[in-house]
Amino acid sequence: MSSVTPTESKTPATRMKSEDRRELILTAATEVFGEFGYVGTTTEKVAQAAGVSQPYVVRMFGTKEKLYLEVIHRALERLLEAFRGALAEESDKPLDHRIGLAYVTLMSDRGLLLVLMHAFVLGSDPVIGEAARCGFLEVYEFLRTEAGFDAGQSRQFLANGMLVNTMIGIRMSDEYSANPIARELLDESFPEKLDLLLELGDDRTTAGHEAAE
Amino acid sequence: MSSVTPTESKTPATRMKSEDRRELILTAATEVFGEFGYVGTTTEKVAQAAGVSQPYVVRMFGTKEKLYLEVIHRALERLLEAFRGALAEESDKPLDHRIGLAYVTLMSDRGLLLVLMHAFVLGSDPVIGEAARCGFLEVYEFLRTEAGFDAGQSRQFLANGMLVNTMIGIRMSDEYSANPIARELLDESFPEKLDLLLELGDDRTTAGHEAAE
DNA sequence: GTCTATACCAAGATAGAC
DNA sequence: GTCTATCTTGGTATAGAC
Repeated sequence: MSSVTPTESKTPATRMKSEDRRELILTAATEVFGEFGYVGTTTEKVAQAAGVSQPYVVRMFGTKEKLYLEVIHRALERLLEAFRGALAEESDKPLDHRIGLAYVTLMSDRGLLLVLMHAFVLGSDPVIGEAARCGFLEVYEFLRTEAGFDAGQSRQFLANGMLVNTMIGIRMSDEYSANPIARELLDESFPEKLDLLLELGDDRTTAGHEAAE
Repeated sequence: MSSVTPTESKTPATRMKSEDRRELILTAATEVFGEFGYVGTTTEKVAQAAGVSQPYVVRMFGTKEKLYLEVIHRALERLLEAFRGALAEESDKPLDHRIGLAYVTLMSDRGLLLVLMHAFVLGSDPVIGEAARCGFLEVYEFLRTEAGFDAGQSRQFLANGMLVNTMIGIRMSDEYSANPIARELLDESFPEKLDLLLELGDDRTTAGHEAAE
């Protein structure tokens, strides 16, 4: 099964509080948007992943775009939350190492890192691009101000993050076992937590994409 | 006008050799795909940018997907070509610096870097993802083998590249003049050739994206 | 080699029932 | 709160004329 697993049949979803349902859909949407990108995601896919009907998704968030914005906002919130956690943490490890680890650990929150990455390449979109720039700068500011990194360190940190995102997005881990070159690159790119990446890949397939004939 | 500038009116394009027209369309497609991504690009947009009719684009390349694959392939070719140029170049600068500069210089080839970046996040697509992984690994192999970098240097180089791609994709340069934080990040991210990025941004707009009402 | 016309399908959004 | 049915748009691809 893909990371985007429809919650089974069409039987009406059991009635639940709007807030809970909302959270459920946002989680599902994060995964789906992370896999297919903004344009490549249909509200139908999100609905299936969340186990509700397509119109309900639209109804609840207004438009696909608004849904995406909420997803991005939420992802960013969690990202910074994780960073602040690493900052507060008692440890003898250097700070950049701790925050880096926190970042990589976010891989287990399916789609979270990827959904941001997708937003980052949509800079020319008037509304999504704007949100992406703001979000990115927010992270940069965190590194400079709260974490106390200098400009060079911050840049370096972000560069590593973008590489990590790319390795996840491109699903390089699929090549890990068969391709020694890929393995070397992966080993080099994930100081720790490579296991996390490899596990994640296990139940991913190409489901949801049109099958190549 | 956007980077994707329609070549004026609908008057039948002057008859030209298939090969030349092909190249023309590939150039246009690189720009458009770079801006909107694979799914976000319509064959119609490509056609307009190239100054031909939409069915002609499809006719010439078979499907949108095949066109995209050709675009990626071509972009990768040019990338490696540029790297090999830097490799051969006589200079007292260190090699990594030269190749890095060659990379950043590719920004002026509109869409080239971005079209690759878009492919990198589409890893779960059976055919595009496959091409993306291959391409990425090809670059890595170049660094390790031809350029003679070790694994760490190569990783570092790629990380920097992904940050550069992200800065371009997110159109961070739009913030350069107004936002000091963005300026600092940009100054830090582009050792040289920042001017190139800033120039590029000048004639970009959000044209082509649905206007926010 | 290039276009016009069009078939066909997918997807977002709306209306209204339960 | 959640669904079914449906309208509408827009996008790929095909047919066939010039």
